[in-house]
Amino acid sequence: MTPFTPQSISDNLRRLPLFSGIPPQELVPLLPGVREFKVRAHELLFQKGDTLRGIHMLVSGQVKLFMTTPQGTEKLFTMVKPGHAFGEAVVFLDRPCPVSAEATQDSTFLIVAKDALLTMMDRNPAFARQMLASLSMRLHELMSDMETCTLMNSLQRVVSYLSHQLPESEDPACEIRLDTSKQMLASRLNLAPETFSRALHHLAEGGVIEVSGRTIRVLDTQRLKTFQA
Amino acid sequence: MTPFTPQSISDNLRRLPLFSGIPPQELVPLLPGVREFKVRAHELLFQKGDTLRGIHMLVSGQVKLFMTTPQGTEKLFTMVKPGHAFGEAVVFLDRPCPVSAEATQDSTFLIVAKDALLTMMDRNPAFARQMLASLSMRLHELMSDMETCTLMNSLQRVVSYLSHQLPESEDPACEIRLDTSKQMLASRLNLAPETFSRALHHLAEGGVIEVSGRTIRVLDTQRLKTFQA
DNA sequence: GGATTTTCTTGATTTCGGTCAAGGTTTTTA
DNA sequence: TAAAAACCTTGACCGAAATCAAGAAAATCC
Repeated sequence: MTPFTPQSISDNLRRLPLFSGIPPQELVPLLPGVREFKVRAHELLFQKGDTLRGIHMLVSGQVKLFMTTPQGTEKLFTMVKPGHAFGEAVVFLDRPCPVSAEATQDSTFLIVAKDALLTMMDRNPAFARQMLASLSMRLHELMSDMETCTLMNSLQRVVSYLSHQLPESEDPACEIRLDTSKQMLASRLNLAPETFSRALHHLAEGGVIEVSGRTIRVLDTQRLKTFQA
Repeated sequence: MTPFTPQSISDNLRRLPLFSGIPPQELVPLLPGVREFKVRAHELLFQKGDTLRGIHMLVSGQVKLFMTTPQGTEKLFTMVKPGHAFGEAVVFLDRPCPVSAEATQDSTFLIVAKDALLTMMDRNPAFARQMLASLSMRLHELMSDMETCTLMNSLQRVVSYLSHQLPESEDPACEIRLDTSKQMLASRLNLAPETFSRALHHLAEGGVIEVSGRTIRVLDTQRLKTFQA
């Protein structure tokens, strides 16, 4: 994990949704508290139990947040996409981190130091609101995941996941490109890889989707959403 | 659900953890945006899908947050205790509420209007931090629940729940008073009531606890935490 | 305080999804 | 581009927990 020259930092910061609403000159006092890092795929950013220096913002690449079970297997929580923050909740609570983070692709990310962040919030109420909104969003996503994992059976979970990946368009057919391996997706949906595979097979047999590698062609979005047994 | 005269509101507000760090005079501008309500047990405060006017703060009583499954059964998310807020995330996102709320006892709660809250945050950075911390806390609890529900089997879930209910003291033995019916607890732990009952029975047979109604006597906290099979 | 309803327990049975095993495919690496 | 590794699929089997059923205990209501 290698820190970087501060040159590009300002640019990267400005492009992140969390900071995009803030006038550039107001970001200046934040800069001394920001570090840029580059990591290779499979590098660990931090581990469950670590204390984080600040919030992390993914600029490019992909990072997975996961827990390790007592039996040594991994349970995936989230795939972080570029532009998104992670580790916010930890920073505001001064608690050890509940998850581990590992790059799944070569990635660039920023760490915004806790102090810098707090001063920024004090000076800039709009930014504080933005932080709140971001955390709230996270909370909603988690609720939704909780709902999926506890209220639905395996097939419904897969259908639910696919439905959420559909683009906004009204098109009855479209293509979804899975952004991770199927075993990771399975873990995220709290399924054994075998079960995930069988669910996709089942949907394909039902004529709702076509699977080829990581590309899933949805033939009828309406039927997908209401698919039973 | 009956709104109340503004007399007691100020007192109640001051007693809540979220506002306790704020000097009383700074709470004054907030007051016009606060309403007090009283509800009877079994009354519904709001439903999944509703838009909330502001954050809710429970002053006294007990409120459950739950979802209704497609099959018509209820899945309990949280039991809100006096002093705690709910509905924060919804307010900061302007989204329909993902859960329903129902009083399980006669209760008093406050609604702090969104606008009042935002102005308060703008004027008072310390309060903004407090909100952030509160939301972060919620996020951590949810993560922890997620962990319990997805990584543990039925017995471990019950053990985990009981362990979290233990008082801080070093006493090897102590008593836990369940704050809801066992079927609700089962729902919260994502178990069938029968399975929950059997888990308690199992622990009792193992000599770790004694159950009598809603009172659970833990005989050896250390053994409880490490209880297997 | 007895009747009625709700909640809890216990046993028998079923089922969904996990595990194990083996073969096929794709990707990585040298 | 061949070899190795990782990933995915499919079938057979198993097991944890849900469901079904029925009775016991507790709470609620006239």
